[in-house]
Amino acid sequence: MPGRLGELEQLVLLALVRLGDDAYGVTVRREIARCTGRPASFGTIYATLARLEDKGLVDSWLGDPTPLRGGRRKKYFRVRPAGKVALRAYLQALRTMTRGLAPSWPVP
Amino acid sequence: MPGRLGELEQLVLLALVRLGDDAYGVTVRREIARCTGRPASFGTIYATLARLEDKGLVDSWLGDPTPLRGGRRKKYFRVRPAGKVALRAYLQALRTMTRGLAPSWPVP
DNA sequence: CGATATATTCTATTAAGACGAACAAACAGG
DNA sequence: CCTGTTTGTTCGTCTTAATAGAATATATCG
Repeated sequence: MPGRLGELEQLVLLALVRLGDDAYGVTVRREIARCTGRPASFGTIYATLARLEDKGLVDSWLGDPTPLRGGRRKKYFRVRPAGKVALRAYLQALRTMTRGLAPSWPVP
Repeated sequence: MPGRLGELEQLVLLALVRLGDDAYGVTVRREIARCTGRPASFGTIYATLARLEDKGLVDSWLGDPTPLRGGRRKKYFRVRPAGKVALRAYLQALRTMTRGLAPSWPVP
C-alpha cells in the first residue's frame, strides 16, 4: 500500500514524468517553477528527490561529464514502477474529487 | 499571494466545495475517505481545518442543535474567496503539469 | 594551477500531517 | 435532574515533509 504523497512529492513525480530522460535537479526545479509559478529552492527539491528515492518511488544514476561544458555531473532521476502506482493513485483520487464540480472550477 | 497548499489541505478544500452546505468535520472526513480510499483520523482532519481557517482560506460557524438526534452541535465550514483562489491556482498548476502526458496517465 | 561554470549536499528550522484519548454537548428515559 | 447514549470536536504528542541558504563538489578552460 503506497503511503500518501506530499504536495511537493506530487509535483516532483509529475515533473519527472514530463522530463523523461532529461530529469535532474535543475530541470525538475525549473519545470515546477514554470508550471506552478512558485519556485522551490534547490535544497527543497533535492530533499524531496532523496525522500522519494528512500521510499523506492524513484531511482537515480550519475550522468557522464559533458565535454565543452564544465561543472559537476548531473544526477538523473527516473520514476520507478512503485512511483507510477503512487502517482496514478493520486491522480485518480483527484479526478474523483473534482468530478461533478461546478464548471467554473478548472478540473485538471 | 497564497502559499502552497499541503496535500491534505488540497483534499479538504475540495471536500468542502463538494459538500456545499453540509460540510463539517465528520462529512469532510467521510468524503475524503470515500474519494481517496485512505481515511485520515479526525484529529488530522480537524487540525487541517483549523490551519485553513488560520490562513483565512475557510470560515466556520456553529450549527443549531438538531432535535431528535442528540450529540454535539456541528461546526460547519465554507471556503472563503481566498481559499477558492488558492484551490483554483492549485488545480490550474496541476492541469498544466498533467497536460501532454502519455494517455496511460489518468489526467484528472 | 586558478578561474569559472554547473550541480548537488548540508545544516537548521518551521510547517504539515498523524493518531488516540479526552472532552463536550445534546437528547431520552427514568 | 441524573444517567446513559449518541454525535461531534479538541488536546497532547509525535513523526514526516517542506524550506532556504551556505557550503561543497566536480568538470572544463586558459
